[in-house]
Amino acid sequence: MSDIAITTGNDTAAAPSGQAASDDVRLGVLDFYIGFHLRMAQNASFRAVRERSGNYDLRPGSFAVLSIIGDNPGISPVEVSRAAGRDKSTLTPVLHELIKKRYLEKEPRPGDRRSYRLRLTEAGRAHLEEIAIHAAAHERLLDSIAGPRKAELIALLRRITEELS
Amino acid sequence: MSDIAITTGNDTAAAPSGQAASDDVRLGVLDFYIGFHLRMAQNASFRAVRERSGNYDLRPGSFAVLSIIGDNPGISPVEVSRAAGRDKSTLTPVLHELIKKRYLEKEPRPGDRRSYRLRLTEAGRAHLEEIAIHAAAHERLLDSIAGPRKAELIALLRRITEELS
DNA sequence: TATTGTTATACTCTATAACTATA
DNA sequence: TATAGTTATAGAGTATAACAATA
Repeated sequence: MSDIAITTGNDTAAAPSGQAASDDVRLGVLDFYIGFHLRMAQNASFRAVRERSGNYDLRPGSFAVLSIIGDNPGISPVEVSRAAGRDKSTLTPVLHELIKKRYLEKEPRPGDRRSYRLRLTEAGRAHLEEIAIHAAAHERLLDSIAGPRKAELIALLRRITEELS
Repeated sequence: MSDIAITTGNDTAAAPSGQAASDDVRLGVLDFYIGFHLRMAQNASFRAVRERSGNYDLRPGSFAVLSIIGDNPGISPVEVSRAAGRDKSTLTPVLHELIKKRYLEKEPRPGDRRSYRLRLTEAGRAHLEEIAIHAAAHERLLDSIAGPRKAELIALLRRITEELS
């Protein structure tokens, strides 16, 4: 079952999922690929978040950053980048923007002058609570789709993240 | 279980998954978010594919495009875009590059002069078979991570894609 | 009027490499 | 030497809007 025959013709592949993506297009081997469906689901989720929050300031990236900092006061930029699974260089502009907006403040880190400690400001906490409402609404939608299998889905996604890192 | 309390402080959230992302960083509510883990897993998978195929010409996007066209000879660009879950405008450069490389050929579509029919060339089929080997290797890795729950994982991801479209 | 494919433009997310200042 | 943060640069992926040709 995990060893999939690679066929590139259209005469052998079956389309097991009915209307998977379009009307009568055969997805062939892609329909058995976790990687493909992972990308499709993530794209759909991303689009849904953007549509929901066109006006609000909810982007998946900065929501995660604010949330992580809110849960870990005094955390350093590298630690945030590791928790969010991104390179540290990608965090610099995000943090600077959030600091400029007065959502974050930096404090010196005692004992290491290369680094600094991050903390939400009052405005940052209020902002996070506001965008968290929209994030939670999106999440409830995902919850209703996953139903009782949510825990299992998360466990599987977490394993993928861990094993591929 | 699906109704998650939104906390932005660090004194209430628990970290149920041990070393989820980094050493002792609390992920807080994010750790219960399907959307967050979806993004993390997709990023990790994307990275793994790129590392595996640094030399080969395997990109998730064009692999899916070639694969879909291989399974649906004569398909139109819009149909490909719908099957791949992308806007039609994003397909134009991909198709043109694949045509330029002689992996694809276009034929006139009888009865509709706005559109055309896409088909793999012999070289395109050979190329697809080659990159499919690497895609399949990556997929086997994902298979081994999902284990017996692969079918369920794919079903859940497919539902997310469908419901959010 | 609606659809197909194209073009122009732009944004997000991400990465690598090189740099500085510290450790 | 190694690490933290920054900067510069780049690339992949995606989207919207407007357009010409055709339906």
